[in-house]
Amino acid sequence: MNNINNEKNSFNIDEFFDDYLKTPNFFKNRAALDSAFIPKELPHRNDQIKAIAQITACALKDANPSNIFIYGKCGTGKTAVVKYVGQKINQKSKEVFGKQPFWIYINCNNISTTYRIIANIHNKLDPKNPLPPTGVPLDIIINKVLNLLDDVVKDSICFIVLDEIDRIKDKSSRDNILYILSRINEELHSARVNIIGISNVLNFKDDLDPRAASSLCEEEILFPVYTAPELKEILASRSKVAFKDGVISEETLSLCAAIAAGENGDARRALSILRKAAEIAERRGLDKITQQHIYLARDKLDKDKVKDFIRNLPAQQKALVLAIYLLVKYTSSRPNKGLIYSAYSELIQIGMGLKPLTTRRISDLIKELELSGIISSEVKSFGRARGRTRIVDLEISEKQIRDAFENDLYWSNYLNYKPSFLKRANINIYGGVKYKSLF
DNA sequence: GATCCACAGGAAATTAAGGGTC
DNA sequence: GACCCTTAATTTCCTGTGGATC
Repeated sequence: MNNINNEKNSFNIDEFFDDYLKTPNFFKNRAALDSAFIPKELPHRNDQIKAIAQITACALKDANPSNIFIYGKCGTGKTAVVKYVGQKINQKSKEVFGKQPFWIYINCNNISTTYRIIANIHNKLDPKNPLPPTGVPLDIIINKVLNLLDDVVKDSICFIVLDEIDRIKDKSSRDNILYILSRINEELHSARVNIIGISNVLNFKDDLDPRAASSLCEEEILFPVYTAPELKEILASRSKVAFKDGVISEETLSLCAAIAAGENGDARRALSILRKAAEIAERRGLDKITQQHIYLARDKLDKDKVKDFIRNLPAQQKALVLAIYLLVKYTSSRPNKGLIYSAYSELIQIGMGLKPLTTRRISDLIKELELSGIISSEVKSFGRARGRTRIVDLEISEKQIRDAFENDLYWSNYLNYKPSFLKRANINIYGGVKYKSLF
């Protein structure tokens, strides 16, 4: 009997696909909602397109353009505009001269050390002979790249776009790579190199070595955040390409734009919400995207993001998140770093039998959690008796944390664990009469 | 005003792992 | 196989700091 029931309840993939094919298809071009899609029009970026075009145009006359530093918050169209102008320059150059400039696009979020950036340039110029991820002295690969540029790029220009340049690991690597690239033209015989740096951090330039800053920032272009009406126009323009007529109303687009504008004016976020809303409507077999789908999409994106983030953390960081959760749960207060470290140490030793990381490292991990939006924190001083410490607050609900740890092999058993020191007297989280350091 | 706590956080060093060269 | 190179993660060392308390 059970077998029959199981059989009835089991998922029939063939039926599912048949049913799916019967649902209305309201997409014309699904890829148009992807953040990597480069549309034919980029609304509200005329000034920036004009500025980059004016600077890079001299490449068409065999001159070397100034290096460009582009900055602005996430989702303000920086990468899209650079790629758009790149496409146009290539078209024009091919039309007139029958050849086109080289474009090497590197995302420093993934490729974030001096060696890796130079090796990546090498591999784009000579994909048949890729360099290994480590092991070759830097000066050797720089010489290889110089030879390749003169051989492959020859009498043309090579634009090297360093996207998310602020994500290069440390200050010395940032200064080093910019110094090497800015001097590269002095070593080249026929080819020329132009650098376009893109940063999400507005004051990135302030952290650079003055020599690196002056060579990178010969021209600077700011990308302001989009307003709600601007976001709406962007969404409308993409919707025309992505959807068939009548799939989405003006009001629904306005809501989606208003949500993204209210958060941080991020066009990428607005497109993600729209894409997710479209997927929800599609799975329900509907032929229209409604405002309810936009709200559902926003909530689902937020929940999934947090859950995936915590689930994919390494064991040490999971123990840290759990330590903060347990302290908040059992004290209803904002724990300080000292207590967090004590709870974390106890968990990592009891739960996994591992040696705890040092307090210095935990300070960095707390900051990383803060950057991801899981927690917020502030440094507060409590005077001579209780010193200066970082106070931490959870930015997500306790339920979201429980959900994320639910199926965790190790940590699901510790969701109700009370750190032993909380059972002792005279331990106050902060602002209490007595404070006692625990490590 | 000086003192002191409990760190914060920068910089350099260390360790382990992966890879190349001779 | 010895040696050299790189990366990433972490540790060690150090100076600086806010503000209640002395």
